[in-house]
Amino acid sequence: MSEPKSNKLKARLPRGLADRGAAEITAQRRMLETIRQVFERYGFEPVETPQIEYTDALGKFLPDQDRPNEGVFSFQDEDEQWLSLRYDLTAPLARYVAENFDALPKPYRSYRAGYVYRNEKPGPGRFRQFMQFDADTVGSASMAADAEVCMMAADTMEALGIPRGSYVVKVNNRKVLDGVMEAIGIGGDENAGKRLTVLRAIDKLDRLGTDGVRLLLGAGRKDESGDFTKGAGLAANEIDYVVENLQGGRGFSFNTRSGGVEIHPKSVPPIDNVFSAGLSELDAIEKLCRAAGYDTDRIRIDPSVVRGLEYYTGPVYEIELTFPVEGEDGKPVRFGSVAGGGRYDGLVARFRGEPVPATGFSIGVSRLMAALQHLKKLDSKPEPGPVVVTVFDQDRIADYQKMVAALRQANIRAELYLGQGKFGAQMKYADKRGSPCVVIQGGDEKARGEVQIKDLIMGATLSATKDRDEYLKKQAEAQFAAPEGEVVDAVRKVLARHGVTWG
RNA sequence: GCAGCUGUAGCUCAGUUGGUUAGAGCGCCGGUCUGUGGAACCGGAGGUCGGUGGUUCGAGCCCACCCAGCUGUACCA
Repeated sequence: MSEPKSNKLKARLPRGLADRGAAEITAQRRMLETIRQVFERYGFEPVETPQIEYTDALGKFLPDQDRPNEGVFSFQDEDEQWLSLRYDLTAPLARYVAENFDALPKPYRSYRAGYVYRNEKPGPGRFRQFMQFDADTVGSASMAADAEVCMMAADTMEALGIPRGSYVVKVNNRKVLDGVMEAIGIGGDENAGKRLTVLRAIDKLDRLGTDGVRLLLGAGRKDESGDFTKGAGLAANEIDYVVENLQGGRGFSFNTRSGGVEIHPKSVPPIDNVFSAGLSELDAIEKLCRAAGYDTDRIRIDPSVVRGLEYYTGPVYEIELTFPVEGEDGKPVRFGSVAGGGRYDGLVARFRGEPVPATGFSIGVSRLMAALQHLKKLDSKPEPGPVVVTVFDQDRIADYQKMVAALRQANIRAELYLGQGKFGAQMKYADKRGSPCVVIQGGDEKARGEVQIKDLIMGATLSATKDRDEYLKKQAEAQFAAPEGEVVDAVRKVLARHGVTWG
């Protein structure tokens, strides 16, 4: 039996991946069902695509080299074509729409949930396999599609039990950011790298504050561990311009009370066309949201939202929880956004050569669940366990099995004790399973044509009782005899007593 | 990738200035209770002290390297 320890295989879970037990599966199922109902109400229909796609369909080939991006799990097919585990649900949807374009109604409105995979460093709320729930409208360039996505995101958060004010849908527009960068003279292909650095810096506003962002826009920044990050190298006046635009201060300002974006072109560098196009899109989204009764406590324009550095072409959204999430040590845990999305007018076009406008968003179900777990706001009560029919005499197993069958036929979750344990062990088993009650029939009961029903839920309330006699007396109340033929009714009585239901 | 911190039982940790057979709580298994879980008491199993090498009469403790984890940072459609 005892192998040398060094030869024993160690059971271990790869990092960034998680097992899920009954309670979490139940909780996730509830979340998915809630989200599904909201999305259906908005008119979206389900569609499912596989977890594996050709890497080029995901747009995950590295530009110069003939191999996939490191962030995606990839492998080669027999014909040496690269395949990858999907990285999100948007690119596969674009492939699906392009492949089935003629058959689909346009605009095509669909939703889907599934696991996606990222080969990145895991952290709190960051997994290498996680579930997303997406909804997209393909074939509509209307800002109403974008506004609707924001409203649906807000509705979904509230349906999931996150109260108004505890989340916010933040909206920005890539064209605004592009315009700002063009205005300080870093437009054009030759500055693509610099623009990326600027966008990354802006993306860190919530984490580092304006001072940190200023450093990253300029010479660079050293973090608390002493590591240095090279900055974008902008001049002081350029940094001012970018930062002020983040606050809506110079190029334009936001007046949320008027229900629109007020543009104040007071900047020295002129506002260009891209910039003003972005602003009017923001303005349109805001007006639509306000008209539908969604105010700034739910949907808010925030010029610091960057998101999706590559494929987003216009409006971008991000849903954040607005309260701090604390770890078990009391320190704040940084979770990042729990949902996000935007307009990606170019994604389907890659397959079709004609422009196909599209917009959508994605809920990070796993991350949201992890955040709710940290907040202990997740209803993670496991389903009640089965009624356990205990085994007293091994030679009467057929009798016990018959009782189990009768309970199952009555739609009661039930099982025969299949282990080796003695009676005490069987009780422990039932307790651990969360069984509402057990059925007992020993020789005495059999002789009287009875069974004993022991109510474990009621029994559990007796644990405070210290005195042993008192304890035994109360224990007797939680256990009662019933005629052999009325097992089902007797069990039903206990279930009704505690409102136990399954499924 | 870079930096800092941390690795002792399944989990959370203690372990004195280096000194015999490395501890606790929780959990697990068993018993008290030949037919009753959750309480109580008693007992048991479970460790190459992350790994390798070094210093030393002697290393869980000191040194070097390696590995893993955590945090930050970078990267991350």
